[in-house]
Amino acid sequence: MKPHLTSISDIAKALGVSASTVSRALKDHPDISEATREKIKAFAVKVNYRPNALALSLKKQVSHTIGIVIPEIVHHFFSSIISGIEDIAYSKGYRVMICQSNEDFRREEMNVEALLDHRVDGLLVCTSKSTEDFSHFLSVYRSQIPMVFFDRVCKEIDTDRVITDDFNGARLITSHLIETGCRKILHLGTQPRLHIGQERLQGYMQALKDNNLPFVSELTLNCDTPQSVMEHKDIILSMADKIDGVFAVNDSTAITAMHILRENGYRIPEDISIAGFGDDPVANLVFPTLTTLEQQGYHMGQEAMKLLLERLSQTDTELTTRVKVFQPELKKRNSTKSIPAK
Amino acid sequence: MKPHLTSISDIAKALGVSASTVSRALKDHPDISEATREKIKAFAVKVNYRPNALALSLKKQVSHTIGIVIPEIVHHFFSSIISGIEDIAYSKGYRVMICQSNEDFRREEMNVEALLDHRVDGLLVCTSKSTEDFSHFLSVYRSQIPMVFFDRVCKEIDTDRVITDDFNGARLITSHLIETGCRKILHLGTQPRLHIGQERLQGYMQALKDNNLPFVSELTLNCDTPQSVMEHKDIILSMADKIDGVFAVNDSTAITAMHILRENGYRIPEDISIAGFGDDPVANLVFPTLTTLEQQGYHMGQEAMKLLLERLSQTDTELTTRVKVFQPELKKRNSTKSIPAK
DNA sequence: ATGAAAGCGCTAACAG
DNA sequence: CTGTTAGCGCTTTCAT
Repeated sequence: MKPHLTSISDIAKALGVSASTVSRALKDHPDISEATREKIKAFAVKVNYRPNALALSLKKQVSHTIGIVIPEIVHHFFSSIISGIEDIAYSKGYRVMICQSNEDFRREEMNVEALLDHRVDGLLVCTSKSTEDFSHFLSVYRSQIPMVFFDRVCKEIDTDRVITDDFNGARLITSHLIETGCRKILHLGTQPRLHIGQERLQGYMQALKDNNLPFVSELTLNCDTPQSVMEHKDIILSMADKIDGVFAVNDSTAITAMHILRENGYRIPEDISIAGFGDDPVANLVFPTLTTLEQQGYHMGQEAMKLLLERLSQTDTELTTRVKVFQPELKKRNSTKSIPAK
Repeated sequence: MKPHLTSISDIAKALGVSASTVSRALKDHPDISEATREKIKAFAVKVNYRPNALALSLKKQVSHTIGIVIPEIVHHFFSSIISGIEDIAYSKGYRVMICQSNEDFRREEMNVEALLDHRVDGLLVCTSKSTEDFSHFLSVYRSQIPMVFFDRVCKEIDTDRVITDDFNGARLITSHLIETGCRKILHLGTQPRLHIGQERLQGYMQALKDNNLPFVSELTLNCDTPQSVMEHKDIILSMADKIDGVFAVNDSTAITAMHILRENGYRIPEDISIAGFGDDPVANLVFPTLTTLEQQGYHMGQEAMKLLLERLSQTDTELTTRVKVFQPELKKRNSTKSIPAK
């Protein structure tokens, strides 16, 4: 049984007027007489008339829909970004279509295609970890469809972007570890390819340098998920006696490392301090609570959407590329020691 | 600068053929000669032609898009449901539009409207906590648009639904607490209005009955979020000496309760055992790890989408209402004691 | 083997 | 103040 929703011409027929009269009456066009307007509106309410957004978009060549391409909504950082985007979008009458790439390049390509097929007015994207080829984004760019990158951006394309200052965040939290007495800090980082991971590694190295500590390459592991921590369990434990701190690129990795260390008799933070990145709500729920960096996902989402809205309202004037950098804030909790009084 | 994507008539013009020929060639209609077909296809690839999904939907009266209305994607249970839905949907060529109600009734109404405006072919919904009036869903039902409820359902409307056996889950885990020695179990539950919460409360009560333990109404608190636990902190601590177990309706509530008890010197599970519901990943990250019930969100999502697909492919035959009940599985971890050997 | 025309639901320029 | 018409992009009879 096909559902049939009432259309303007259904109303027109029922009331013995033309479709254009109905259309005008419904949007309070001044030409329509009070009487017919009321009659039409009343009838529309009665039959629960709802405009067909598809027809509208086709006609107006504007869908009032924006597409989001994001790795995985299960991560709090990403879902809070989405909330930020949505809140701004909704307040301006925009809908969002969310597509998850699941960190898969092929799926990301398909997402972009599907979104374009649906004629979204603009795109908000965070690239997948596995994306090295950016031609699908380049073709969006060439089609003149406004696009804003957030968090994991594509530097090869000249678009607006909203990012975290990963370098300074990492430098800040590594300095905190050093300041509280750590000298041999293990860094659990991402694959070298990921830009964000590189920035965090550089920030870590910079903090060592700032404090005249040597960079020991054995003290960095390519390990950025709980699963990966479990796979590196033996290696990490074999190093545990030689380290006094751990800085992980994200909270779930930090927490998993914390667990295997605790299970093996290491006291946190007395023996080993632990720091994460992102301030996932779980950071407050673990024992001991995790020192980390707050990343302001919600505000980043809002900002990304605002940038996109400006592009959308921009008719012809060229806007220069804007880059918004968010400074992460240190959340000192109990997995690191107190700062010693002078 | 308005983006202009290539249309069929652009191709037709460029190649000196009619739009219908292009349309047919692109979908391998047998009438079209090999030569023109190749020519058209090659050109389409060259200009990166992509069909306009809006026009297609309008024409075919089918959008191949389904709408999801869900409280909040930040919760792991909900985002895993979405993943389940998406994986089935994508494999069948459907797109999804996700709308968050943020547990707000008004927003939920707007979500449903927006989805209908976009002419989704069907709806997958989990109602918000604050929804008491179901007329927006009733009107969907009357419009004959297929709809499947999951997790938090609307019993007043006769539709397919996918649910957790909340009663038996609660009974199971409460029995586990009793079996491991608990006699005075505090239940942190939802507001009486929420059906799911009621079922869990009933399951808790049934387990007490099964074991000839009295139901003490003071031992149930309306408290189902971490924030609410903090608000009830004093009350909970004032009861702590008189209880030996806690069963919370969800994991984050259980964990927060666990923290305030631990902070105040209670040992978990030696003094007080704790159990949650849902098996959020965080259950494995806290100390001690949390005993809880696995809820299979991913599979519930898959199942809900499958039910919807059957409705969508159903042309006229009446299908009877189907209800799929998932049995939650006990995940015994370290926040409850071991089952004593006989 | 190809084209012309109508129509999905809606709007807007143009008539009257 | 209201109706007619054309067209957004596409498909699909019906002609030829």
